[in-house]
Order: sequence, then structure tokens, then C-alpha cells
Amino acid sequence: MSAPSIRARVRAEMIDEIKTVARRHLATDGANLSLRAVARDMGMVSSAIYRYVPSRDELLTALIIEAYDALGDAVETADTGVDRLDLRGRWHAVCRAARGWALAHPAEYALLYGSPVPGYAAPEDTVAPAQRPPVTLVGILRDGLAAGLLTPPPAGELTAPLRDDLAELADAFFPGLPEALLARGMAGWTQLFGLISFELFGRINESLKHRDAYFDHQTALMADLIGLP
Amino acid sequence: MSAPSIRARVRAEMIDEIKTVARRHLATDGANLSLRAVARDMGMVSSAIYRYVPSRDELLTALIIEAYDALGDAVETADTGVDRLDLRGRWHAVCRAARGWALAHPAEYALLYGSPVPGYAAPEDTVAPAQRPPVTLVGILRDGLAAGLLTPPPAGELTAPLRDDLAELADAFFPGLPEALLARGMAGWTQLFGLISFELFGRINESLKHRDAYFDHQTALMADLIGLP
DNA sequence: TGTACATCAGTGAACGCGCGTTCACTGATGTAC
DNA sequence: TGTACATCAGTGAACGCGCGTTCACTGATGTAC
Repeated sequence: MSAPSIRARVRAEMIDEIKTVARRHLATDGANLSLRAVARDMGMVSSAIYRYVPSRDELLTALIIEAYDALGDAVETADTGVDRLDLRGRWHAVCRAARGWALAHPAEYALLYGSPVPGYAAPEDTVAPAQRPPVTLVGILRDGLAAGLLTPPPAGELTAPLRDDLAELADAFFPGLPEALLARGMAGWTQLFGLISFELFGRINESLKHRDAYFDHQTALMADLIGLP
Repeated sequence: MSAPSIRARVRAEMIDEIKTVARRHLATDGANLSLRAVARDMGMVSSAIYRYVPSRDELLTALIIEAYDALGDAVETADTGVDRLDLRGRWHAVCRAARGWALAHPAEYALLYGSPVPGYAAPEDTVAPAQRPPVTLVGILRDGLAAGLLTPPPAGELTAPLRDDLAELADAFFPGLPEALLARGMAGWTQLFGLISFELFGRINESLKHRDAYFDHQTALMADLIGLP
């Protein structure tokens, strides 16, 4: 296999630059991403961009997938940096990593977790990368249970139909995980998303100046709820 | 003061109809609300709509405020329908009312709690109505504390700077409410928003078929965390 | 009760803007002999 | 090493669409006398 030609390399760099510029545009225009505007910013005529990108929607899809993967990478890297048995440490590391990534890339976060883009249907390929953060979170519980560090909540607190639903969900990702524990993991993931969204979308009161501390406190409360030692 | 003239009444009805049509458009176009499209739907020429509405942004603002108020009404009505001392009952009633309103008006919910609309800055008048749901939620804790049904969490679980922030926030709405309890109330509000958003924006796994039960379970967990009897 | 005038809803054309996408083309760059 | 050809990046014009907003206007409806 020969090394990529100069042309191919330049081409790849151009595509990268298009994506970078497009990400910048997300910050100001939200999901109303305009190919013409991107082309303008790059000093090209609007039609030239079609040499590199097949259409607006496909560019958007690529940006979404890459954003999910960037978030997933951040979250998983943070998790593996902590001792496997330090459940609280992992929990906080994962939560902080998600928030850190979101604060550093607010427009991309909004693209992933904001209101659905009108007229744009997320294709199949976005599903798997989107699941990485919640799977990482619940993975902490799975490990804790396996190590005997965690007592599952009484299964009786769930009604039968809900337990069946959760069992089906558990089978797909965490076979054997007690349903009530999965529910608590999902509570944590929901809270994490809520905390970040409120902070990013400006619905946190201005008097909350120590936001790191607030975030840590709230995620610690969720760790309590889950029963992390 | 004379009764409103026929003209004035017809005019008011027209404005109502414009808003109704606009709300319908929110469902398909998101916040990219188009005055021309609304006019078309009403069988008017596009310029005629300016007899009733000063501009696109002002229409959007009116819709936002009315949506906040509709949600606030739903939430407060649900709360007052329950015995003051039945804290859990109030908690669930408020949570269910918020979710019920959101499921019935998904586009308006997205307008309120989705990603910020690019190029649109929410004016001052949206602030007060936006606070009604969280204020209602935390009001349950305030009442429970006053009635001696609730023990506030140990203040020591908060670091000093965070406690100061929360105290300032409490002063504005709930003078004297223990900071650690306010934090738990905000956790509940964050979770409520997260649960509704995940359900509405399609990030709940399809295998979760019993969504009412799931919602009730998750809000019950938050009630546990807060310490509601 | 009837007429004159003022008010206002709605029209139609226009301005100036933006968009995604296609197409025939020029000219530079790489590749094969 | 030099030449002929193929590849491909980028151009510029165009199509057809949509938007918010303004403006001079017509004609119906309400109001004052």
C-alpha cells in the first residue's frame, strides 16, 4: 500500500479545515449550519465546497458523530484513569469529564443534546457513539457490584412491567445487572445531562458563582442515591 | 369604560389565531418560525400579518412567555390540589403536571428548554414566569420544613463558598431555607427537566415502554434523596 | 335615519438578503510513458 | 529527463427557493353629526 499522495493529504486537510470552520459556525448559528458561510470563511466560492463534502446534511452528521466520539473519548479516558475499585472516584471523574468537554465545546454539546434539529433526522450511525457516556457511567455500577462493593437496591421497589422493561435494556448492555440498580444509573446519567444543560443554556442562577463546587456537590448527591461507597 | 368594539374583538381573535397557527409551526420548524408561513396558513398575504404582530421576534417572545405561564399554571394548579402536608403527594403531582404539559406541548417545551435560539435573546419579561416551576417544587420543601416533617441535611456537607452562593439564592425566594435543602430541591428540579427532555427529545431507549411508571419511579427516587416522608 | 368622514384590514409589488445545489468551464498539478 | 495526457481543485453563473419588512394602495367597516 503506497503512502497517501500529496493531493490526498491536502484533500484530507481541507476536509478537516471545513469541519473546524463549521464547528465555529455552530457556535453562532446553532444547527442552522450554512455551507455557503463556511465556504466564504475559507475564501472559496460556494460551489467549491462540494469537492469535499457531499451535502449539508452529511456534513452535519459527520460533525455529530465526531462530537459524540470526542465526548465518549473524554469520558472513557477519565474513567480508566482511576483505580477500578474507587467507585466514587470514577463517578466523579466521569461526570467532570463530561462537563469539562461540554464547557469547552458548548455548541457541539447543544448539537448533541439540545432540541432536535428541525428537518434533520439523525442517521443510524449516531446511535452507538451516543451510548458511550451512559454505558461508561453504568459500567461503574456493574464493576462495583461484581467486586461486592455495592448492594443492589431491593428489586421490590419496581413494579413488574417496569422491571421487565429495564431487564430488556440491561440485557443489551449489562446482562444480569439488577434492574433497580440500572434505574439508579440512569437517574445519574439524567442528572448529569440536566446539570450540564442548565449550566450551558443559561438557566443557572447568576448568584451561583462556584459552579465547580455546585456540580461536584450535585453529582455527589447522586452517588449517595446510587449507594456508591 | 365601554365594552370592546366588534373590531377590537375580531382583532383580538385574529391575534389568538396567529398564535395558534404559530404554535403549530413550532412543532415542525422548531424555533425557525416564519411569519410568511403563518400568514400563508391563515390565507393572508404575508404583509397583512404586520397589522397584528410587530415583528417575528416579538411574536416569538409572546409565545415563550405564554408557554412559561401555561406550564407554571399547570404546575401550581397540580400543587394546590394536594393536601399541604402530603409532601410526597405534592412532589409527584408537580412532577407529573410538568411532564404532562410537556408531552402535550412538545414544541413549546423545546422552545423553553431546548438549546437557545440562535440570534434570539430572551428578554427580561421571560425571567419571572420561568421561575415558577422550580419555585413551586422548592416550596414543597419549605412547607415541609415549616411543618416539621422534614429534617434538613447537615449543613456541613457543603463547602463554605457554595453555602454562601446558595444562601444568596435562598434569600431571593425562600429566606431562611437551609442551603443544603435548597441544593436538594434544585437537584430535583434538574432531574425533572432531564427526565422530560430525554423522553421528549428521543433519547430514551425504545425498550422502555412503561414510561409513566419509569417517570414515577425516577421522581420517587429524587423524593427519597430529598428526604420527603 | 342618513350621510360624510376617519379608521383600519388586507393587497400586491418590491427590496435586499440568504440558502443548497448544479453545471460547464479553466487551469494547475500529478502520472505514465 | 521530458513530454502528453488524465485528474481534479476551484470558478462563476445560474436555478429556484425562502425569508422579514416596507410602502402606497383599495375598499370595507365603524363613528360623529
